[in-house]
Amino acid sequence: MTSPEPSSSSHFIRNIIAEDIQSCKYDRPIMTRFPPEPNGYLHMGHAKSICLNFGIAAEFGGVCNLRFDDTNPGKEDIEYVTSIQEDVRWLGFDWGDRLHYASDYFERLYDFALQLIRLGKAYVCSLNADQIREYRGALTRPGQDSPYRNRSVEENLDLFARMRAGEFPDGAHVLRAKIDMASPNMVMRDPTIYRIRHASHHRTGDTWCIYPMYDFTHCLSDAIEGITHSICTLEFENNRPLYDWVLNTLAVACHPQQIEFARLNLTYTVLSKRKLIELVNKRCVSGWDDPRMPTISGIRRRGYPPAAIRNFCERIGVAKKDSTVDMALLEHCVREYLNERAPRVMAVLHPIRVIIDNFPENQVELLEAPYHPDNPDMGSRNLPFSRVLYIEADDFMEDPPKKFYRLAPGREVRLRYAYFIRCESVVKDPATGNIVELHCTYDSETRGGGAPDGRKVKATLHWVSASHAANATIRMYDHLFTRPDPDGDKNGADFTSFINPSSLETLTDCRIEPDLAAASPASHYQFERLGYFFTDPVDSVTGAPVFNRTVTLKDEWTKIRNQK
RNA sequence: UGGGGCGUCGUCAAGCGGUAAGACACAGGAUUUUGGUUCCUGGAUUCGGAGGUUCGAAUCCUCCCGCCCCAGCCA
Repeated sequence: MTSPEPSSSSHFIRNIIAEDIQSCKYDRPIMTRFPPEPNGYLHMGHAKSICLNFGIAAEFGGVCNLRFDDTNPGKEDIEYVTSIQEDVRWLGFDWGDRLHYASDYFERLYDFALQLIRLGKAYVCSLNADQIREYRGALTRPGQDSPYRNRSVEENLDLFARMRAGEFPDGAHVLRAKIDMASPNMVMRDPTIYRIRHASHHRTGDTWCIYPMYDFTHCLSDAIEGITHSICTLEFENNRPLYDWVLNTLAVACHPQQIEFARLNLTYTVLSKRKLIELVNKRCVSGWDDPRMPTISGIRRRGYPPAAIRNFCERIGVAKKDSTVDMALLEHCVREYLNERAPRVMAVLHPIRVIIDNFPENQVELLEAPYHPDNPDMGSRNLPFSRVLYIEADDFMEDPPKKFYRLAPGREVRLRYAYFIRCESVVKDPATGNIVELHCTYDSETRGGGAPDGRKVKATLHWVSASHAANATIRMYDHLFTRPDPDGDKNGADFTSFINPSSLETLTDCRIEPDLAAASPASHYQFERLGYFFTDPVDSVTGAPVFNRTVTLKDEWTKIRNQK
């Protein structure tokens, strides 16, 4: 299933790049990069960045690199580098042979650090972490120079070499850029650029015991790769002067332009690695790929198509204003995509037995039902119709309110692609008072669902033949949180206290039309009148299908019922 | 109280001195064998506020207000 990409609208980053191309600022194609740290799974916020970086490069005839910003061995893991590649690929993007790791540049980065020292622009500082913080001053108070700030180049060179050689324990020294301890920008107060970490790195093993910091690594990695536009999120705006300082001081040939945009926030969920990892660790969800998670692996398992995600990312735009996008827009994009291509089938979630009294016992009729009402090319299947059926419990009311126009005693409705039926009587369990079954009669003249006499009926119900239906497990997913802003509580309540207790309801006694028992994993369906469902790629097996509700259909009736 | 950003419909978001696009959401209505889809229609006299410049301001100037980011040897 491929979908035409939406036409793009203008946003400031697109404008900047268009102007740069217009003015021939570069003598080569533009190059962007998506630079995740492999310390967690990718989520919708990353999807925005991925679509932006890969999308805009492709749009202007350039390329986008995938680069792992793996400079902190303590937090990173190979599991994440694997999942990240899978997720980016699934979203539909290709980095070709441009898969990079900041760790591949460690040797060059070390040389750059040496250069900085020789330039007198970096020094080994032997203050401990607490002391460095004290010396840094505060927002409204300038910092003080480190007593080690004026070590000689020779001493710095010697110390730094010994740091690399492993002569010192963690924390004994750091390498700092010598900039300005009185800068109003905290980032510029002699930032640490190397620290000692006797830790095994997932790629370089024990080769290194000193690791470069983000501010030093990122700009140089960009420069090494020849990035033209280094797009990142707003919180790095304060770091841009440092980005530029490093590249200018080292006089590297390539000096990419850093551009910041606002990160994505979505209602009814959280989008921060820290919070997502907390949900996983506290077992609030089944894992990173729980279909309720806003992770790429979660929405993939939920059944959100990659093209719908791309469309969403285009529609939300790119700007510098902090914003929270309505989850309804994401859901709209998913429905819009699936509406066109998901085959329609019938499934009864909460079955209630219906006996067609005037339908011959043991008789089975095959009724043709198209897979898509607006697209005959999708074909059709034959549905068995017999004397005993199941319909949705919600579709019958013994004492219906005025706006309810489904089945009720004495009322006639249509069974989709089958017959008109009329409810003649209701059988209840004398002990509990619960409805056991409905007795109905059908009109044989209405075969296929049309009435030759032009008689109208107000509702069309989905149904399934009791003896032919298969069983299925269906997972009804809803928003993970009950509040649109789970982490914006005024009283400071933890976001986990707003987890929606009904975010997952597992139905194990659902009846589905016969062919659906053999549904292959990872396929999309629309269960008529209910929503879009996706065969779970992990748990669904032929003969015992498991469906995940991807998203509901828009539902006028629920709206009416809820407002009364 | 320092520095850096940002404030246009309920939510995103165009607009860049010539008289407020679009999308989602919402509300009506039409068509409909999914209360689905599709299709019309409705909505910011106004752009955080107040002044000013101008024939003309969301767009320029001034002041004010609000929100976000920065004091990791995280990214």
